[in-house]
Formats: sequence, C-alpha cells, structure tokens
Amino acid sequence: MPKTEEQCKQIREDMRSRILKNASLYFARNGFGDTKIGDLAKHIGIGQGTIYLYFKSKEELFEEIRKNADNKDQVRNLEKVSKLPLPAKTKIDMISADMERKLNNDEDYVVKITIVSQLMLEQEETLYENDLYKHMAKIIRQGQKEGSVVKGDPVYLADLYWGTVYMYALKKLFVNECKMVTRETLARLLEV
Amino acid sequence: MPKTEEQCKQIREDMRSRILKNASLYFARNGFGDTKIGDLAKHIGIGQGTIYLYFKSKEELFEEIRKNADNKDQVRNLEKVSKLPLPAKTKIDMISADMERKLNNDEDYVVKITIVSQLMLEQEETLYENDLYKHMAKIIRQGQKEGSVVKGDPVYLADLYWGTVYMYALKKLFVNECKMVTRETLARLLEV
Amino acid sequence: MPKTEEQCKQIREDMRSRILKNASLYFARNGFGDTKIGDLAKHIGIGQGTIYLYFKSKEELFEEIRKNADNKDQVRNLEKVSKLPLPAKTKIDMISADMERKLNNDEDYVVKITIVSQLMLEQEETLYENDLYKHMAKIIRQGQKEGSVVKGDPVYLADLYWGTVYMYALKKLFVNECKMVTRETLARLLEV
Amino acid sequence: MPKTEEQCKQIREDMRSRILKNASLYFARNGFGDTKIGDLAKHIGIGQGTIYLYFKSKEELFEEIRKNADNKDQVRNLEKVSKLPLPAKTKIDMISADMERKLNNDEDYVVKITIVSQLMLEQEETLYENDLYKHMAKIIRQGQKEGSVVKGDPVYLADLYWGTVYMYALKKLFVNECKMVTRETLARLLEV
DNA sequence: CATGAATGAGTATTCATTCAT
DNA sequence: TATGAATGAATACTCATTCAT
Repeated sequence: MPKTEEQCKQIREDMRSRILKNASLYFARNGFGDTKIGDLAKHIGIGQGTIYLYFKSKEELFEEIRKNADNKDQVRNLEKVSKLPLPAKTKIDMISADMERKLNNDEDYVVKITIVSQLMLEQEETLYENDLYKHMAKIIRQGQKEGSVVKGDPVYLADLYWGTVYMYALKKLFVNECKMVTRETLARLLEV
Repeated sequence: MPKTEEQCKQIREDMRSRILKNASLYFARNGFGDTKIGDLAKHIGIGQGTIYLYFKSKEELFEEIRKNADNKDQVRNLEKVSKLPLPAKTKIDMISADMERKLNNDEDYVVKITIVSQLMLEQEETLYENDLYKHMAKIIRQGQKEGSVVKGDPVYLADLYWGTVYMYALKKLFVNECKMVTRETLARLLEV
Repeated sequence: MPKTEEQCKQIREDMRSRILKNASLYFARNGFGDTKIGDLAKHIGIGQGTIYLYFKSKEELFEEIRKNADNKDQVRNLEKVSKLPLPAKTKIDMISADMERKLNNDEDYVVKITIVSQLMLEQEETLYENDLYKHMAKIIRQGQKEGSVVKGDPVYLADLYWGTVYMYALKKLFVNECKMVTRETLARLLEV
Repeated sequence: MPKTEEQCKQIREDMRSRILKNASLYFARNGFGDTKIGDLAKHIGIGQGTIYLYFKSKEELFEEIRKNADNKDQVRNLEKVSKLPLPAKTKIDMISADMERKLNNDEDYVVKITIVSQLMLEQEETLYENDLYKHMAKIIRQGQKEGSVVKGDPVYLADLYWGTVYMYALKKLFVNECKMVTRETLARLLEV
C-alpha cells in the first residue's frame, strides 16, 4: 500500500531531524575531525549511506547543524526582556532563572549553545559585537545606573555571564550528574 | 665526525621539547582529528619524518602531551597556600592574582590548563574528587567559617572557580585580544 | 534493499578468498617487502581500501597466507600412503606421480609449497623434525630393508626429496615454460 | 700523522669489501625489498651514511653485488673440465667433489650461487641457454654416449644438477647445521 | 528508500638519502 | 672520513562518499 504524499514527506522529515539531532550531539562532543560518519551512523542506528540521502556531505551536515544552532530565539527573547519596563535586577533574575531551567532540562538547548559558542570562539573578531552581548550589555548598563550591578565594562561582564553559561553547557554535555550552576550564582556574576 | 654524547643528548632533548610545545598548542586548538601531522610539521618548521624520530605515532604524541600536561605544580602550590596561616580571603586573592597573571602572560600554562580540563571533563566520575577541587574546597570552607565566602556547597563553588579559569584559558587560546578575567572577578565568584 | 544474510556472507567469503589467493602468488614471487599493497590491489582488480575491509594490515594478510599455507593435507596423504600394505618402491612411485601431477597442474599447490618451504627454512631447528620428513623417512627405511632404496641417512634422503620438490615449485613459480621434474627423476632420487 | 696514499686506498678498499660482503649475505637472505639500509648498516657496525660514501644508492649496491656474483670462474672451470681427456663419469665426480667442498666450506661461494640463481630465475627465457647449463649438458651428452649417464634431455639433467646445488646453497644460508648434499648424491643425479 | 561493501583521495608512517658536524 | 639526525618521496592505511542490490 503506497503511502500518501503527506506521509512520505513526514517520514523524510522525521529521519532528517533524527540525523540532525544525533549528529549535533556527536559533533558537539567530538568536534568535526574526530567524528567519523561510520561511527555516527552506527550511533544513530542507520546505514552510512542513509546520511547521504539527506545531506550531500559531512561538511553540509555540519553546516546545517551550525545553521540550526543559531541563537535567534535567544537573542529575540533577550531583546524582549531588555525592553520590559522592569529593574535590571529583575531582568537578570528572569534570564538567570530561564538559563538554569534550560541548562537542566533542555538537552537540545545545551547542544545548541555549545555549538554556537564554539562558532563564536572561532570568529574571534566579532565575539564582542554579538547581539547576545549587546543586549546583555544594555541590561547591565541599566543595572549599573540603578546601582544593582557591579561596576566595570558592560561587555566584559556580558562576556563573563555568557561564558559561564557556555562552560556549564559544556559540563552538562560531558559530565554525568554534573553540579549545575544555579540562578543565584548566575545573577551574582553581575549583581552587587 | 660525530657530535659528543652530551651535545647529542641536548639536541635531541631540545627537538623533543620543541615538538611537544608546538603540538600541544596545535592539539589544544584543533583537537586530535583535525590536527594533520603534515600541517603540524610544517608549522614547527621540520620534516614530517622528524616527528617520528621522537614519537612512535600521532596517538603517542597526543598521549605524551596529555601526560606532560598534569597540574601537579598547580596542586602543590594550591596545597601550600591552603596551609598558610592566613585568612581565606587573602588566600583567594593570592590565588586569583596568580591566575590572572598566568592567564595573561604564560601561554604554556594556558595550553596546559586547557588540556588538563579536557582530560578532567572526559574522566567524568572523578571530576569533583580532583585534588585541585579538594584544596580549593578546603579554603572555601575556611572562608565560609570566617564569613568572607558565600554560602553553598564548597565543591560546587570550587567547580565554579576552576571552570571559570578553564573558560578564560579557552578564550585566550581562541580569541585574539580577548577580554581577560580580572583577579577581582575571580575573587568575587567566591567572596561575599 | 540490503542483500540477504546468506548472500552477504557468501560474497564476503568469496572476496576474502580472492584476495588471499592472489596475494599468495604475489607474496611468494616478490616477498613481503617488495609487494606493494597498491600494486597488489591493482593486480586483483580492486581498490586498495577493499583489502583493509578483510585484513587489518599488510602484516596480517601475510600471516593469514602463511597460516593457510599449511601442508596438513599433504602430511595426511603421506601418512596414509606410508601405512598401505605395499612395497616402498610402489609408494615412492605413487608419491612421485602425485607430485609430478601437482607441480604441473595445480598452481595453488605450487604457491602453497613455496610458502611452506620458506616457513620451514626460517624455523631452522625443527626442519628435520617435520612430519613430512618423518613419514617420508619411514617409507625410505622400509625401502632400504626391501633393498629398493639407496643406502644412507633416511632423513637426509627425505630432505633431498622434498628439497627437490621445493626447488621445482620455485622454478614453476618464476620460470615460464620451465622443464618440470618427472616422476622418474623424483623416484630415482631414492631408488637404487 | 697523515696516512700514505697507498694506505688510504687500502682502507677504502677494505671498507668497500666489508660492506659488499655483508650486504651480499643480507640481500641473499632477505631479498631487496626487505633489506633496510638502516638495519644493514647496524648489522655491519657502521653508520648509515658510510654506505653512501662507497655506493651511490641501495640500487647501485645491489647491482654491484649482482655484478660481483657472476659465475665466470665457475663457468671457466667447468669449461676446462669438460675439455679434459677424461671419461664423463670422472668429470662429474670431480665437479661434484668440488661442489661438495665449496658448499661446505666456502660461504662466499654459497652466497654467490644463491644470488646468481635468483638472477637466473628472474631472467626466465635465458635460463636454459646459460653457459653453466651448456657445458654441463656437453659433459652429460658425453656420459650418455659412454653409457655412464642416465638417458634424457641433457639440458633437463643439467638443470636438475644445478638446481640441486642451488637448493643446498639456500639451505646452507638459512638452516643452521643443515645436512649438506654429498658428492655421491650429486653424482647419482646424473650417473646410472 | 535503506544498506553496507567498494572505492580512492587524503592522511599517517616508513625508509632511502642527504648533510651538518 | 664517519656519523646519525633530518628530510620528503614512497608506501601503508583510513574514511568520506558512491552505488549495486
């Protein structure tokens, strides 16, 4: 019995997602060069050839992962929060609570942030001009005016904040039952 | 006419160190799989074959680097500091100043800490039983009694501290002109 | 759609045999060091990588060939003949006829005996304690009692006999249209 | 104290001979491809570079060995014997006694004959047109007329004879305390 | 579509040759 | 002249990619 057009498409889409999801984790853990297509396929539980039905090359699969791993949602959310009519302290607490929750419960987010961070590390010159940094710096500046955030270069502090988030994402990825950062600790990075 | 025994040994030792030093940086930046022996040799400015006069294989070179990258000095120094008859706050400030200095000026240290940290991440179960963590936790406990260090699990705090140092080592390795963590920020991770 | 389990196994077994058979000839002619995997693969008509799907290394392929090239069949057959209730002369004639036939028509045998002989040459101390030698010596002793075989150390004569067979196997391997030893000549090595 | 011209030349000649002699044995045992210059040098007890002071390349060293290993003396001697006014049987006995002696006592001869034979095996088409074969065949023909040599193709018999000598040279080279062929056995290969 | 055996370009490793001492 | 560390071309081996089934 031939499947309907719709089913067919769905099945393809599912397999593609399955590969992407698994490959993301694999690449994040091992890096590009240490990830072998054969191992990856075995890990997913499919044949090597199958990967090439969905992606032209290892390179393209990697690119796709990087593309998927953008942090637009994150940036958008951050922008929204930064524009709320609230004290900076409250904003920072909200963001930190959100981060704590995601780091603990959202594995996709953990993988994503690891990949994004590695990308950011490699594109050195633009690291500090990142939107994530800009919005965070804005909140920090607000907090400094309000006296709730420690003195210092706002971009330096934003870098400290996101760097810490990245570090714990890395830990979550590699260490079983790792001690996860709390919202309080994250907030304390910035607050007086 | 052959060189004297002494010269010979010296020359061999120098070349071995030169390879190890350069390869450390290369492996730390690129990982194992993305490091090509050919590129590495070219980067060092020697022939490919020369590497194999000093190391049996790429694998062995990598292992040698990991072996060399222990942090015994660091641990010893930390232990010494922890036993000094000083307030915990002073100890933390001393350690933080030392870290700031090393992260800024000692490239070998930066490479070493990156490698050690990756090793520690991979040996998950023992991460928190590390000597580095133990000595730091001891100082933190002292500080908590003295009221100079924030409340909370001392091992969690030690992990936060060393994780931050690792994160900035990574940054130093990848990002040109990165904003380096200050001794004040490091101290503030622990101090009230 | 994947092949059936059965087909798969058969195909793999066939390829393995094909490689072994061709490599045997190649190694026997050229020795280990002068056999290039690239040349061998080209000669077999397969890719270089294919060889490594079936054998871990050139070394292992060589060992496998040596392992396969035992002369158990030969020894068993010789033992059987030696126990027949026949005059030694008849036995020697039977064996010689068999050898003549195999040297002329059975290329696999020629390759095998060349490899086995080289193995035997390398394991010097046990050369004369070989089963092939023992059974032949027994027949020779019988013949000496019956007056049909020349006087002399039976092991020396067995060595002469098998050495001659080896020599002609070598010739067959290297010399096109070589003058092959006849059963009469082989028999005359031993018979009065 | 500078050596005289004469001494100098002598020393050079000695080293050259030493290398040639050792390399001959090494190549005869292991073949060209399995002989590594490094191993050979170590075996001789000199530095690798030293070999290149006397021979342009491994190839040239090998060629030199092959050139030295001609059998002109052997051929000349055989020709002389073949022309003596003696019965073929006597000639064969003389040659066989000579062979027995050389195989037993003259290691240089053993190495030489091994190399020459390998050369002859490789130049297939001319094997049976070799001078060694021609002179031997002539003696055999004489013997057949005199009734002292077995019937059959004289070249086939010459091949059997020299093949046997080659085989025992090989044995001598590889097998410690090998059972060496006797002059009687050699003679019996041809004589009735 | 899915598979995994086969391929060969790319990478690791060896070894004949050079050369500074 | 003799040496052996250094070199890089040649060779062994791996792994991304293809393709017959």
